[in-house]
Amino acid sequence: MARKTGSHSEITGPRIREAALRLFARDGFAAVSMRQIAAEVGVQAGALYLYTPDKQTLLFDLLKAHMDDLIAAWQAEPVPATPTDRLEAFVRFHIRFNLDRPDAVFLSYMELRNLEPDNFAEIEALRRHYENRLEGILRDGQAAGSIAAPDTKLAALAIIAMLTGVNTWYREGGRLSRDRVGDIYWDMVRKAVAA
Amino acid sequence: MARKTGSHSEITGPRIREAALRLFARDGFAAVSMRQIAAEVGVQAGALYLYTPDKQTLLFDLLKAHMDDLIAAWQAEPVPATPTDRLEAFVRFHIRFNLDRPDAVFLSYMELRNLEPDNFAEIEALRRHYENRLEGILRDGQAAGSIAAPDTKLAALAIIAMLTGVNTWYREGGRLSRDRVGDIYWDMVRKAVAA
DNA sequence: GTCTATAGGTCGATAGAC
DNA sequence: GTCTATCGACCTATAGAC
Repeated sequence: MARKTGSHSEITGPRIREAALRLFARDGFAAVSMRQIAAEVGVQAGALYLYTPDKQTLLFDLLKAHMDDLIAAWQAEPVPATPTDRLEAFVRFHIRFNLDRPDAVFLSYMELRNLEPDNFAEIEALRRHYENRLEGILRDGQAAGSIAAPDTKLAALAIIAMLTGVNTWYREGGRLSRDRVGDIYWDMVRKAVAA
Repeated sequence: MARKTGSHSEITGPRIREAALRLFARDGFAAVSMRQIAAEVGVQAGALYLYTPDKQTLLFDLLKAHMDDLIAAWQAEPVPATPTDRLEAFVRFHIRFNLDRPDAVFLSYMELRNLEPDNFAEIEALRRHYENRLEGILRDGQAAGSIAAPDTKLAALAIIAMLTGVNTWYREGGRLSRDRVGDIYWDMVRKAVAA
């Protein structure tokens, strides 16, 4: 239990963030104490304040890092030639990316209300940026005649809500593989906005 | 500030539940104190315990009442003749019902994790019951040949996630009327599971 | 039915030793 | 870099007066 004396600055910071992510996702930001996070890492509560100015900043940094990862990962994906193929890539990317980091995804839509106004605005802007990437695909498809959505903004929100919902029920080793889930959702999305 | 002496038992109970619903939805169960709820109602914290045995039961009662309302309201809807018409009725019902009580809806998917295991299991069973009502419609349509879903269970979950998502962005007096939102979502759902 | 008072505990954050 | 100790505030829930 007792910590060995010594210097661990390079690894303690990341470990604090990992522990905070897991505990916030499991019990909720307000329900988790700094003492619990410290215990998980194996340090005393006071030591956390060498790595974060306060609990709020710890939450913000986790959400910010997740949104930056999400946007960078989508940016790094290859871009298929047609809007329909780009839409399929988006569907499969979103499911895969979210299933790979369920805690961060959960935190990002459960703990928004615990952000202070400025922090909230920054995360919201990133979320809207991501939604706009999808809406752009739908608009392109509409212009090309391959996609028909009654309202591209609502279609983008509806598709993202539907895809993110996978995280609430998917279990590794369950009835369906990830690829099969991707196939099923792509079938529904494709038809929902088919011309 | 000081309360007038007197008896108010018939109205204090409901007012406590209303205040708790609003505050839990706004700030989160763990972040709201019994003192805050009491202050909102205009009584002292100790008086709350005449109406609820503890904070956990207060949360459970709010979620249970919401799920019971939801299931009873859907049960009370007229039942159209064809599965496709029943699906349309479900889509419009779900959007309308949820937009009428955003706090209760928000609470019902944000605070599940703050329920103790037995309470959680009871709410989850009600949620599954509601999902199964939708899946039944999809199965009927599949059997009749008017609906084609690659997986009726996943289609039901996807549709509910998509519809519930409306609550996150809809604002009264905004760009779209409720009926128009219902039209747009029905268009997407209809096509998504079209035969 | 509501109040005041309080028991018994936890919290976030800081100070200062090592 | 981490620890121990602590401040001041707040928490849930209960006891007992009115």
